[in-house]
Amino acid sequence: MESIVEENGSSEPLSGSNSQSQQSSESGGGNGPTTAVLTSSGGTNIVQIIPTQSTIQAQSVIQQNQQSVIQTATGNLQPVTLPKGVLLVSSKPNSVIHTTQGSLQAVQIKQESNLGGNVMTDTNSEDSQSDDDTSPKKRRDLTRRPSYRKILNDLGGGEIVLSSGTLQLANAQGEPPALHTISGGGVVQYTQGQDGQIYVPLGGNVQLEDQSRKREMRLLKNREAARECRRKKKEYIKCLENRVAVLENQNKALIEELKSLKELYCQQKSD
DNA sequence: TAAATTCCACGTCAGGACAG
DNA sequence: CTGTCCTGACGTGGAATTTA
Repeated sequence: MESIVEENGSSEPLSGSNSQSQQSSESGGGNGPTTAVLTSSGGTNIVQIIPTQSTIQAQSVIQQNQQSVIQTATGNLQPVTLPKGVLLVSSKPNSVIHTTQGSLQAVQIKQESNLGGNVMTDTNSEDSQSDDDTSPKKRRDLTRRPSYRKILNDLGGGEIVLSSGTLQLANAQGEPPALHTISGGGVVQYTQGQDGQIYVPLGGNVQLEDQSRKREMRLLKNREAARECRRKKKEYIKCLENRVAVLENQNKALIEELKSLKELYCQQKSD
């Protein structure tokens, strides 16, 4: 299991609405204390700390399986106060805060139980996915059936018009086809009464309406789910990019530290 | 400036994961 | 087993950018 804490001073708030913890992070409105977001899924926790009280330029990475580091971009580290009940990350107790000036400070890592369980894609699964290009999932492209949109377009679909003996989907110029108008296809048999009314066989009609409603609901939910999924994915990518930046900074700082230690050593040796 | 290209967000489908 | 959720893949349209 891997945990990441990310702090950034960027004014860009976390977009989106699915995660309650994220909403709590936004509720500071720029004047509250530093707030944090913990998201977890599978083996991964990703935390974004949004400094809303002062402009802390800090980025952090806390990883369970190794010594964790909090490193500021500017080199000076302000204590980060985490509001009660908001954070925290698992569980490596003896993590350190590392600044680019080389000072180290112990940091206590706690775990809050009621924060997990929302969002963030498991990095392991994503990694394995990218490694898994050869899987049979790659893919049903050629057998994939055409979308309803395409089918309807092929049918000339859009709005309902009457033609002899059928209700047919016709093309509405410039408008998206009404996919849900009639479920399951573009043609419905009907009869015309003496009063001029259109009668569709009752059983079929009810069934069609029910199917149509269910399909509409399913599509609506899936639409929202897809939107949410994209939002999370973007957020996750942003997290990874931040992490790269943090690790690069760390690397740079450690190289500098090594360099100065070497110099010190050579100096003492020559004395 | 119009055409071509790239980028981005969206809706939909399919299939896996998971809970009940 | 069934229903629901999540997410990769695909196709599409519109905005932004580049090119001739």
